[in-house]
Amino acid sequence: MVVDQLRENELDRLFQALADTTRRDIVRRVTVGGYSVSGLAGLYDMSFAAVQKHVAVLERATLVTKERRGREQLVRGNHEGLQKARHLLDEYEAIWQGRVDRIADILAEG
Amino acid sequence: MVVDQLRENELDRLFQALADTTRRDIVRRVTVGGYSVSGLAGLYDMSFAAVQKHVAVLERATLVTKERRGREQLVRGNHEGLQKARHLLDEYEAIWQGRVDRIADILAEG
DNA sequence: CTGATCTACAACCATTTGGTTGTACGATAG
DNA sequence: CTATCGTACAACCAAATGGTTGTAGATCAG
Repeated sequence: MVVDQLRENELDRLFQALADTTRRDIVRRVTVGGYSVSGLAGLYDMSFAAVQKHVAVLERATLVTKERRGREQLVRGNHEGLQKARHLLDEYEAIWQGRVDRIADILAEG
Repeated sequence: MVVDQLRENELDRLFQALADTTRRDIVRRVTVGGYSVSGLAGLYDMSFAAVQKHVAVLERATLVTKERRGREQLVRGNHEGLQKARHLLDEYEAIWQGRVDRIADILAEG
């Protein structure tokens, strides 16, 4: 149960990170190809610092990774984070379908 | 593009609603079987009003529906809301897989 | 070396969130 | 009818969010 708490906090961060239009857009873009933080900042009608914060939120949620590239910071999508969120929704779907055995499978995969 | 804004706000509400451990727990429970609001309130270490607010957030996000049942209010899971969230993550997964044609399919389903 | 660029981060602000208590009201049990 | 139960909602509060400006440190181009 103590371990679960960590997972719950992780899910809190994941879904919260996805609960913002700008951040979802960033996730889409950096999944297709890498962007520097300033490259991303140029796309939105807000300050560099604001975009920087959004990237930080996504990074904490493991939806994105940053990698130093000279004086730039390359932002790329992180598949693992997305999968965790998908996993939860799959679990809910299984519950909805009443497939208790399928739930057990999913939890075993976890 | 104007229409998209509505969809984005809807997704904001959906993911934000999922970004709370208590609310995710409520979703699980009411998907398996119906609960009254006070029935739910009994499960958590917080006030009735707090649980009532959580249910309201879930209802606004279309993850849950309420139905008057005498003097109680029956809360039940709403499959449609979950599917919308799943749909987005499927789209992201498709992007990640680089399956542009699959993305087109998913957007067409939308 | 110098200047421009990219990033980091602090401080601040308005709004939202997640919780509380308290009040009021409709429906039901006795 | 009356008391109780389930709900709704307002008012309040602390903390988090999403934005801003400003300052400062690296790194690169010339």
